[in-house]
Amino acid sequence: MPNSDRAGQEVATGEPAGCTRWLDSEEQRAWRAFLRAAAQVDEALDRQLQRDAGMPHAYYQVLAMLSEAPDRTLRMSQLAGLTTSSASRLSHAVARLEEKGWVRRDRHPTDRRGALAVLTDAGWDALVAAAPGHVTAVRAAIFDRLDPEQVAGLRAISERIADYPES
Amino acid sequence: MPNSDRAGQEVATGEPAGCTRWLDSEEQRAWRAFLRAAAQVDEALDRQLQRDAGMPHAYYQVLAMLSEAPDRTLRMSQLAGLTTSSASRLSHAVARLEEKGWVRRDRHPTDRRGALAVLTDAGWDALVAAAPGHVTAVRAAIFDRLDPEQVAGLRAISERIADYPES
DNA sequence: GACGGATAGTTGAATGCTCAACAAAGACGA
DNA sequence: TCGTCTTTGTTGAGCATTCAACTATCCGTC
Repeated sequence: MPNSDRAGQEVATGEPAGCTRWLDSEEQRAWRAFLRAAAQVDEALDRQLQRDAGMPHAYYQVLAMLSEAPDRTLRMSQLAGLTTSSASRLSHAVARLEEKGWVRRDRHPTDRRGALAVLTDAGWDALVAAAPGHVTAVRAAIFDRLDPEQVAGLRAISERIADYPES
Repeated sequence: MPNSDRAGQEVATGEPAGCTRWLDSEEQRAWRAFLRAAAQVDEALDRQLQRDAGMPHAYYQVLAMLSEAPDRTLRMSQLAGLTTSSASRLSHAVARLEEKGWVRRDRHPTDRRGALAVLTDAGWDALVAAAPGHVTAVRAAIFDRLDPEQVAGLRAISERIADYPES
C-alpha cells in the first residue's frame, strides 16, 4: 500500500463510491504478518518436498487426496476442488504425475466427458515415502510454534476465510 | 497425507528415530483449512491485481515496500527480506518492473556490490492506481469475514509462524 | 429429436519462480 | 599485501501456473 498519507484516497478511481476503506494499523499488521507466514510456510514445504521427494507441494496434495478417496480414485473436477486448484493446473499436474507413473487416467463409466484420476501403487509408495518428512516439516512450520488454543483459533479463522469448503 | 491407517508410520525412512508424530484430527483440520485459506487468498489477490493493474501480487508488494521507504529506495537485500522473496526472485522481478518503468536501479554509494531499487514516479502512480482495488480485495478476502478478536488472533498466530520478522 | 447453453477437461503460449552456477566486491587474518 | 571466506546480486535453464482458446459431452427445452 502507498505511504501512510494514503495517497490513493485522493485519486478518482473506479471504486464504488470513490472512497476506499483503508486498513487501520491493526489490520495492516495482521495482514502483513499473515502474508509473511503464508509465504514462509509455502516456501518451506515446497522446498522440503522438492528436495526430499522430487515433487512440489501441489503434487503431494494431489497424491494425498487420491490416497484417501474410495478406490484411490477421484474425478478431475472433485480433485481440483479438494486441492484448491484450477482445472488447467490440475490437468497439467496429472499429466506430469502420469509421466512419473504415480497416477493413471481412466474414463468415467457414465459421463463420457469425465476423467478419473487413479493413484497407482507406485504413487502410493511415493506418497508413503514422502509423508514422514512432510509431516515433520508441517510440524516445524506450524504446530511446533502454536499452543492448542492457537491451533483451534487458526482453524476457526481459516475456515472463515476459506469459501465454505463443505456445501 | 496417506490414509488414516497411517501407512507411512510402518515404513523405515530417514526420520530421526524412525517414528513420525502424525497430525491428530484437530491439527489435520486446522492444517487443511489453513492451506485452503492461504491458497484462496493468494489466488484472489493475484487475480484481481493481474486483471486490474497488470501485475502479480509479488510485484505489487515490491512497489508497496519501496513506496514506504526513505527516498522510495531500498537495497535489494532489504527489499527481498521485506517481500519474503529470494534474491533471485527479486532480481527477476525488479528487472521486469524496470522494463515497465516503475522501478530504477542505482548503484550503492559505498558498497559497490550493492544495488538500490528506486520507485519511479510512474511506479508511484501505478501503485496509487492499483491500491484501492487491492485494499478492497484484501478486505473481501480477509477482514470482512473476521471480527476484531479474530483479527488480533490472526496476527498473533501469523507472527508466531513467521520467522520473527524484526531482529 | 434438434438446438443452445452449461459442464468437463485438455492444450499451447506466455509468464513467474526455483535452482545452481557464476561474478564481483567486501571482510579479515596471516 | 595476499589469500580465503562471506556477502551481494545477476543470469539462464527448467519447471509450474495462468490465461485463453478449443473439443467433447451432457442437459433442458422447444
